[in-house]
Amino acid sequence: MGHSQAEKAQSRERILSEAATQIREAGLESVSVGKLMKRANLTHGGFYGHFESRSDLLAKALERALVDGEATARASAEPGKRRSFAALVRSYLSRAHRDAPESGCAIAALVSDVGRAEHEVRAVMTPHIESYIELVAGELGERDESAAIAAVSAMIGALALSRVIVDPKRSDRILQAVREHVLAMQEDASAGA
Amino acid sequence: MGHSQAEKAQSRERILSEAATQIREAGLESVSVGKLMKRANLTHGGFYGHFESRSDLLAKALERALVDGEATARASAEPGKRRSFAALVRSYLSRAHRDAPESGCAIAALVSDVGRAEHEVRAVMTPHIESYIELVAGELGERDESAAIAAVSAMIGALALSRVIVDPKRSDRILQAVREHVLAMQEDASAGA
DNA sequence: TGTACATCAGTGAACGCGCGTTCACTGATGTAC
DNA sequence: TGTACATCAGTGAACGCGCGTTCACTGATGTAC
Repeated sequence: MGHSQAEKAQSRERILSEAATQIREAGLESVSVGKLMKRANLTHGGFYGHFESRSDLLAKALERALVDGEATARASAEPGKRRSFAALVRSYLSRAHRDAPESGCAIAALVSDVGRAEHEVRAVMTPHIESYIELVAGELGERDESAAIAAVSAMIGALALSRVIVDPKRSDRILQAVREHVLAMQEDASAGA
Repeated sequence: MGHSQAEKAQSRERILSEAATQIREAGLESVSVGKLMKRANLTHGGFYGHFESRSDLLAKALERALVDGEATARASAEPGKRRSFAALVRSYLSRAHRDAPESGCAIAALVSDVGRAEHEVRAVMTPHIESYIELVAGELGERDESAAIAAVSAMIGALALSRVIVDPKRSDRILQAVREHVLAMQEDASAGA
């Protein structure tokens, strides 16, 4: 067993990224210190050398999940390319994204959970919602923040709802309908106003 | 201590409605058999005379919360009156609703939780989402189900997001923006197509 | 209507279990000389 | 470069606690006669 400083950083990294995956897959409450450490190939006692407490870890894992989800989204939007907004919308509202919450958007995966969490946890997610709105506002015409807020609400709402609906066809339908709606909003924005 | 059959029905009712409130306030996982029974003025042992297991109760409490949330929504929409759709949207996307999840829409309160729950639990919520879409489709023009889906996604998404955002002004802004957006969709529907 | 008894709603002790956290320990790392 | 030692990452036993569930029991209810 190596115990170098570099290895400690790697351990922390493994714990954090395991937790970021886990909370998107099964919720904040699903994380137990023991199981998490096992998944990171460590024993539970070592946990407190990396984090103050379980709830400290949870806040940090949420931040990580949010950043990670954004990175995934931006990657599939093929940045730099034109039509990148359409690509982002299509990938956000895709079956692939719906079926892989553990690597996807942490906002959609955890909105209701975080909505009833303490202030500190909500404060972690808040700026990520705002920057999502800003990103979309940039595409829809910056003067109309309302439209961007509506588009972001619909996208996040649709993805979350599509994970509840049991009939796969109807679940697909939710994604498709909101895809169309949001892409039409962009066309409206480039055409009119 | 009375133990009549009528009182048993009342006990069950108290347990169920306490649980329905509790899950909207603090999530499905927050319900513990002991605390719940205490809140219903009973002791924990009696629980299994009413429900098969904690997870049986959870499914039934979710159904109750969904029905209860719909009743609250319909009540504030002043049914029968004209402009009732506008009233429903305004009350759904109000600060009062945002600040009282325990008596409000169970879909918004629990989407992400239910989205990762087992099939049985998702099957409880699914028809309530569908009937919400139908209700809105009726108002927006029945031929355009896509618009209804987009409106419902945006409303649920906005309410859930507004509970995360820490700055009250920005949280209000989310509600207001989507209120405007959805009401404009209705105007479009009555005017064109 | 009055008595005897079966039913059964609710009680509370007890169970085994997994949890978050603490802590004395081990042994590799990395520094001082 | 080589040795001696302090540091500290990670281990695993132990803690107290709350959990879901079971069960023998109690006593009011409600039925049979």
